[in-house]
Amino acid sequence: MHRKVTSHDVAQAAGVSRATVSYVLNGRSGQSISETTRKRVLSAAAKLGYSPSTAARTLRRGQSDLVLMLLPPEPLGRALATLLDAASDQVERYGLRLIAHRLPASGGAVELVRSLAPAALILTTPLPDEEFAALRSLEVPLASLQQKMDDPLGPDLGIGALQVKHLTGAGHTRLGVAVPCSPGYDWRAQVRLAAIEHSCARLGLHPPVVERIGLDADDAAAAVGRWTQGPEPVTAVCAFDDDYAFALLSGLAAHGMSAPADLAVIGAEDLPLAGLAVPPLTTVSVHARMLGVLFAQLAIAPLLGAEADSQAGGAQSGPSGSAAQPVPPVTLVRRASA
Amino acid sequence: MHRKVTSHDVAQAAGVSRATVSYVLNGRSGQSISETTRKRVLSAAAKLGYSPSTAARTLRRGQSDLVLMLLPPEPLGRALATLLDAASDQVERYGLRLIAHRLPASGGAVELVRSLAPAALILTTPLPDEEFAALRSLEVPLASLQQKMDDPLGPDLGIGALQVKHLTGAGHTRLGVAVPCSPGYDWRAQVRLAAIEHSCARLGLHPPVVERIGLDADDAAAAVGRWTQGPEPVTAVCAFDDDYAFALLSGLAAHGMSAPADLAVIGAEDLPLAGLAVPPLTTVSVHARMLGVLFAQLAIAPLLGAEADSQAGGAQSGPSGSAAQPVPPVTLVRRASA
DNA sequence: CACCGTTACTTACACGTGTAAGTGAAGTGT
DNA sequence: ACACTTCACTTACACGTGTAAGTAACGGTG
Repeated sequence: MHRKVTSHDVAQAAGVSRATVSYVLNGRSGQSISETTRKRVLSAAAKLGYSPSTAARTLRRGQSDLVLMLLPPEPLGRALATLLDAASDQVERYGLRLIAHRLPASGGAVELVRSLAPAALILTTPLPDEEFAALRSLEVPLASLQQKMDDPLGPDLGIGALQVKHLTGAGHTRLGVAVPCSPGYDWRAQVRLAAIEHSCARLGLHPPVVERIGLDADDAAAAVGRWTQGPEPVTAVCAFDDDYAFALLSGLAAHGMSAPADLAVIGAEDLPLAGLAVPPLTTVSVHARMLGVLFAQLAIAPLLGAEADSQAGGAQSGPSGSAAQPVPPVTLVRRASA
Repeated sequence: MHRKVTSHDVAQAAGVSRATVSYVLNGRSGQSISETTRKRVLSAAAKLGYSPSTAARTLRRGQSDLVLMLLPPEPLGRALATLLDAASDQVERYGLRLIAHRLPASGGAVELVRSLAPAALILTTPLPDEEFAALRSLEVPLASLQQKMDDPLGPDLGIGALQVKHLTGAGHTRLGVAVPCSPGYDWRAQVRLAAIEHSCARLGLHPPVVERIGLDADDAAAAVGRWTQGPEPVTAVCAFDDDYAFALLSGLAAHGMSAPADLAVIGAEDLPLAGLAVPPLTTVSVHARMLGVLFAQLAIAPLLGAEADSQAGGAQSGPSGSAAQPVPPVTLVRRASA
């Protein structure tokens, strides 16, 4: 079997020089190539099954045609999986390829990016400030979720804010938060919790009562017990996730209680199952598909119109600077549980 | 800012030749390098923040240090997400990097692999036979889920088989199957369905009654109606997924029925929520983490011991040939719904 | 002193590609 | 008939790396 098919082989088969092959296959304008040889080269390439070496091309051009998506060091939830899917679609629409890499906890992100030389970068997880700065200095187009507390666009922050807004709007003043006890989700729990505490503080509420639980009814029931007993009981809970909201509903049932009468429960992610819960789960939906497209767009925009505002470079999460926010990345789904 | 730091820069900074730098950094045995220059090179590299260009290295060595994981053209479910996570861990343990790429429906897999030149390949989705053959001919170490009907190791096939086995073991003879109606999951539904039909045929049962449903109670209720009415009603259903099993439970409730009395329901994937359903969901658990490790191991094994059996090359799903199967990739989780 | 082996490097080439610069040959204008 | 442009290519270099082959110095034998 032919070990490798190079452009040299194609050139030889077509009876032309290697440069001609390159010109034909890259459709370089400004070069004149007769129609007959063009056809000849094209058919030779097809017959040999030639595909150019990414390595060599990257080496030559200093930049690959890959868009690198950096994932948090945890199993992907539905939201991120959908985001990946959508971003993949969008990126391919422009002839680029999206590859995903789970960021190791050790954090060699900069090294990876420098050595892979991707055309653009999509960052779906916050990074330590210094590492983020190092990434930006590589001057790779970047769309990131590096979330600041005053940035209303980070989905994780938006979720927390929306949860609190809905619950307080319904009259609740003592809030609880259920976050996973399993490590791996800790940074995300941290962000979510920070957003919720921020919102509570802004509204002059008491800080939320945090419970760390596993995904089972016993844990949830115990947490429910701690929330609802005591002199000033919690009356509503923000769950980390629809999964955890489900667990809380089970926990309530174990006490003979139910939502929202005894304890309002609001989830996050709007799983397909959310509507099937009893009671149907009020939750915050993440427009993961839209976010994926948006991120991809932001990341590759500088590649398309290099004349536009290449100095703007990396875009922070969302069309920063544009006053009118067209579509929010998260929305409330009002059902029955809160 | 330094646009690129090459080994040439490091060499210059350390006052040695570029080759020496390469020898030092790659720890090439058989070359003698004095301790003093070694230190000097190392510190120079660290000071300049040098990291070698993957492109150049790949070009030179003819093979990159990336392990490519090809994903099906659909949003990742929990099982695949976990598998990705586990495989990523395992691969990094050997100094390699795992990157994932969603396979486009158009199917340029071969081209991608040839141009990326990955060190190994993990295929989590079946491919058309011709494309699979083309992939194998590239002689890249490969761990695949290319499932044949007589291969008991493919998780999707194993799930179907186990579902049928459990239900028939409980005395059911008329089986139903619930698969997604949304496209995107169609190939997987196809595989799952094939496994179930195969099992039924082997046991001499009537072919299963297939219903395509969406993830809502109405669809599920309608399907439940069609299954349970008629002269020879279905008494047990294999769901595509725990999600769909949940939907079926809701559909049953809409009829005032419940599992397993009126209709036994068995799921797949063993979501964390499965135990929280009413009744708790009997399901088939996929050991995604273990599969991820196994796949990674299979894929990179030929890279480690090149002397062992490099001719064996691509491994089919599972340690093919080894008689004793140590751990099955799927197991039954017996709860209450079936 | 000639010979050889070891140490500590350096020089030189190859990997496959993109593209600027060069080269004949043919055509066009004056 | 000569310059000058256009066409249709080809030659040559650069990208950054790994590594085989070469080399100079040095120390120890015979």
